[in-house]
Amino acid sequence: MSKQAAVENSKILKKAPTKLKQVVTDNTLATNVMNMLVTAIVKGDIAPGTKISEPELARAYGISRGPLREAIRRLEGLRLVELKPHVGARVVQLSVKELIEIYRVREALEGMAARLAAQHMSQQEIDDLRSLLDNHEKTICELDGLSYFQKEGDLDFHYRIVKGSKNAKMLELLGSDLYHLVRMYRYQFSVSSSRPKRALKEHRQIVDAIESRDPELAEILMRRHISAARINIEEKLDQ
Amino acid sequence: MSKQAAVENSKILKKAPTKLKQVVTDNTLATNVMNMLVTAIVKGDIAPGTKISEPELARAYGISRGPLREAIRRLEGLRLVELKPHVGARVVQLSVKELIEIYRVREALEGMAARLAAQHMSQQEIDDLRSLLDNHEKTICELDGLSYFQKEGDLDFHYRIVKGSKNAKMLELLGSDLYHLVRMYRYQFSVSSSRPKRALKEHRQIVDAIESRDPELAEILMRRHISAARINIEEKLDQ
DNA sequence: TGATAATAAATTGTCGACAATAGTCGAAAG
DNA sequence: CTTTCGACTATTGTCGACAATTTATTATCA
Repeated sequence: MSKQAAVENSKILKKAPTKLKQVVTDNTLATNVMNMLVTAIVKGDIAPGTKISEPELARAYGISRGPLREAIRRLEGLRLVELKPHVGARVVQLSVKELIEIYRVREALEGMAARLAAQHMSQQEIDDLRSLLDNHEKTICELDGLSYFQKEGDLDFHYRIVKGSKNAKMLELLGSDLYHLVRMYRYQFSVSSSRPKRALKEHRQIVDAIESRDPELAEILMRRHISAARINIEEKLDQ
Repeated sequence: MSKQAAVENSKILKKAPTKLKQVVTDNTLATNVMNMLVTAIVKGDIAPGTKISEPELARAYGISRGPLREAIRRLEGLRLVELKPHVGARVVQLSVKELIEIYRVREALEGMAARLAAQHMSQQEIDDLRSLLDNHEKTICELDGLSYFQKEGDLDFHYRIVKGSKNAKMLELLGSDLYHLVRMYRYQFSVSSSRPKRALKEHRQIVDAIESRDPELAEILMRRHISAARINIEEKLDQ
C-alpha cells in the first residue's frame, strides 16, 4: 500500500491533509505534523471537542504513531488539546468564561507590553506600525465594515507591540500560548468585533502614546482597549 | 541485566534517580518521568546547560526512549529545556536578563491577579492567607533572617493570591510556566531576598487591600512589591 | 424489558530495532 | 605543524509490534 493511498478519508479532519513530504518547511516529522495540527485546530478543520485518534491521524498524515504522539504532547503545551491518560487527546473547546479569562490576562500582559514598548520600540518599528494602521483603515473603508480587520490584522497590531516591548518572555507567552486560542475562538464564532473604526482609533492613540515615549499612558490605553473588547464580548454573549 | 542493575551511574543526574516503579504518584511512565525531571531540573540535580542524552537518561530511569522523548517534549512546553532538531535537548540556563523579563511578566500578571483576588477571594481563603503570613513571621524570627522564607514560602503566598483570582488561565501561566523558572533560579543562585521583613510587611498590606475589597489598591501594592524585588535583583546582579 | 456482568474490539502505552543525521577522530595533503 | 577531507561512532528520528487499559458489544439474569 503506497503512502498516497494511505492519505485517505479521515473523520477527524474536515479537509484532506497536505501531503507531509511535500512541505519543505522543516526537518522533523513531529514538528511538521505539529504545525499542521496547530493550523488545522485553530482554523477549525478539526472541530473543537473532537477526540484525536492516534491511528486515524497517523494514517491520514502517513506517519507512524511515534512522532504523532510527540506532536500531540507539544499541542498540550500550547493548550490546544487536553490529554487524559489511557483515554486520549481532545481538542479544547473554549467556553465564554475561558475566553474572558484570556482577555483579563491579555489586559495585564499587553498593558505591560505597551508600557515597555514605549520605552524600547525603535522609531522604525513605530513608523511601520503606523503604516500598518493606514492599511487597516483602507481595508475598513473598502469593505465598509468589519470582515478582514479583526481576523488577522488586529492580532498583527497587538503582536507588534508585544514584540516592541523587547521582552522575549512576554512574546513567548502571548505568541505561543494565548494568540492561538484567540484566533481559534474567532474562527469558531466568526466573531465580528463590531467596532472596527473605534478599535482603529484606539490603536492610533496607543501608537501616539508610544511615540511620545509615555509608558504610563500607553499602558492605560492598551488596558482600556482590551478591557473594552472584553466587555463587548461579555455583553454580546452575555453568559 | 536486571532493571536494578540498569539504574546506575549517570553523568547527567547528580543524585541517583528514584526507582520509577515505586513511585505510585501516577499512571503513565511519561508523566512520572516528566515530573521527576521537573524536580531534578528545578532543584539543580541536573545542572543548567546540561545536554540531555536520551539513551543515558532512559537507562538511568529504566525505561525506553519512547516515553522519555514524550516527557522531554513536555518539558519543552514548560520552558525547562530547549530542543534542537537532530541535536537534542539542553536544560535552560537562565540569564539575569531573562529573570528580569520574568519579573516584568509577574508584575503585570500578579498585579491583575491581586486585583481579581480582591473581588473573588473568599473570606476563608483570606483568613488562611493571614495565618500563612503568621507562620512566615515566626520562621523569620526563629531563623533571625532569610533562609526558609524565600525558598518556598514566598512563592506559596503568591500562588494563593493567583488561585484566589479564580482565573484558571492565570494560574496556568504562572503556576506551570513561570514559577518553575523562578524556583530554578533561586536554587541556582541561592538567592537571598535580603529583605524578608520588608517583604512580609508588603505581603500584609496586600492582604489588607484584598480584605478591604479594594482591587485598585491590591493591584498597585502587588505591582510595587514585585517591582521592588526586580530592582533588588537588578542592583545585586547589576548585569 | 432493563440492568448488570462477562466478553470482545479498539485505542493508548511501551518497547526494541532500524534509518538518518551530527559530531568525532584520524589520515592525508599542503 | 596545521588544515581539510573522509570514515567511523554515537545520538536522534522513525517505525512496527506487543502489552495494558479503556470502551463497546453481547449475553445473562432479575
